[in-house]
Amino acid sequence: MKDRMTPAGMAGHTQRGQCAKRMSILDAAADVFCRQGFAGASIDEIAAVACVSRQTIYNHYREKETLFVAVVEDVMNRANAMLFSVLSSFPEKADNLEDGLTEFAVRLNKNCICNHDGKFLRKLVQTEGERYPHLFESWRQQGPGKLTTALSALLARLAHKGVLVIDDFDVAARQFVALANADLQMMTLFGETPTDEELDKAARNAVRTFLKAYGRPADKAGRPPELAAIAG
Amino acid sequence: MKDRMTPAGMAGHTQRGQCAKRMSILDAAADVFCRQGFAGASIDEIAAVACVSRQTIYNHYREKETLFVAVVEDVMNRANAMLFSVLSSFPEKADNLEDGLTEFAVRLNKNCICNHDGKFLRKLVQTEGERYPHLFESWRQQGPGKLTTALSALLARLAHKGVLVIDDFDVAARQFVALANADLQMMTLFGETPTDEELDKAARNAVRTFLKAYGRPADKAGRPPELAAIAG
DNA sequence: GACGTTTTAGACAATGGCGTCTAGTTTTAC
DNA sequence: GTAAAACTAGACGCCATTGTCTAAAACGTC
Repeated sequence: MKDRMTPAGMAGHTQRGQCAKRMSILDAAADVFCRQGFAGASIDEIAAVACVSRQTIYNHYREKETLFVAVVEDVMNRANAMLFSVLSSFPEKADNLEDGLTEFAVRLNKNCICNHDGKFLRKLVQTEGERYPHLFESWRQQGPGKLTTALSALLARLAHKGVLVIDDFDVAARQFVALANADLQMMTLFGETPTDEELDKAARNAVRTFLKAYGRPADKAGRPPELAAIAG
Repeated sequence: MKDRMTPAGMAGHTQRGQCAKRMSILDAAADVFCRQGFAGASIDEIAAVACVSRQTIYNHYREKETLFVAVVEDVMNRANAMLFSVLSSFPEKADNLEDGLTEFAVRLNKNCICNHDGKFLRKLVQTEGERYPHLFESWRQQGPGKLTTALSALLARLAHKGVLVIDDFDVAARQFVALANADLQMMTLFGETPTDEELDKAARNAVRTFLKAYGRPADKAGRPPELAAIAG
């Protein structure tokens, strides 16, 4: 149903257990919980979507709540791995900064924020956040928290190189993310998935504004910031 | 329970009906629907919160769904009136633009986005959006849609005066809103309400960045943009 | 103070979901 | 090939909820 590739599951997270059925259940449950919310989701529907008998679900998860928690943890693990991967692709090179940041923003939106898992988590956090505070506090830390922290550090390095001029790195990081989402927020809220073209346009708008605000201004000779930085 | 002032209700929206009880029911239902979602909310709980018998609810609203729709429409009416009022306070004067925009951003966050009604609507849109597409399409248009359109026009006027330098007004409008929310998004998502101090700081960060990107640059004499604009 | 309307409290049937149980079947492992 | 484990289908009790109904009480108005 989803995009779960190998039956062996991913790296070494939680319990990957008796693969096939278990994964099928997790995916189906994620789907149904996301559409109907915790209260609205019925075990029978999850079983039907997973092509599994109800008893099998209860064999793996003691009760509805156990399943719910497992689903959220599973999706969070995938999302964290993805976020790590995307953060690793942050452009280090100062030359062609605009293109580098734009592609980074595209990847961030496409794989972490507008993608299935990202929408799932945000939706569930908002829906059931009060009921499971600890689960969602950990989401907050590992998701948006980690993103801001990491991005802040990455921006600081660029600022240190002299490519960017930033007074408050945390604020700049949050603003980068906010700008990157500005044009897509509404689509994402409604469950629509942006096309590659829309992703690119949104990222370009965001980075242009971000660099107008934080980019190193052209020096007196009128050289663009990258060259000016290289020239010292 | 909420902040509904006069028993006569607001201006001339929908049916304000047999005031007292009806409003009490609407407020209670909004509260419970927001916390539990449509499926999780029980009529009995709503009745208890409203200090009303269950039958009274059924006297006013044929069934649960009717009540839900009425609640959403009621909140949307309040929110629209508030948005209109906030938009009317957009700073027209070019002098002290930074302060003017900052105060505007504070009002926008405080009264339209981070407030009770704003959070309620965003949450319900995300939770039950698929079930009631028409209701939430109208939210999209009257809420974020109207905000972007109006803000875009207001920014265009400032640009026309030469105070701002903007190529795409719609994009700039969305970015303004996104920046204004950047620091508060996470709190709002979790139901916390920002303090006045936090509101002010967030708005100040947002406007500073917005003006760095779109503000008219100081002229050769080094005069700040406002004076430069006046001096022609 | 009497009448019509509104509200109340609670009983009520019907529905549907959760979680358990059982008996039979399939799959896996050795 | 056989034994153990996992899975299936369906029945079952239990409980919460919806929406209806009724008889009594409160309310407001004339």
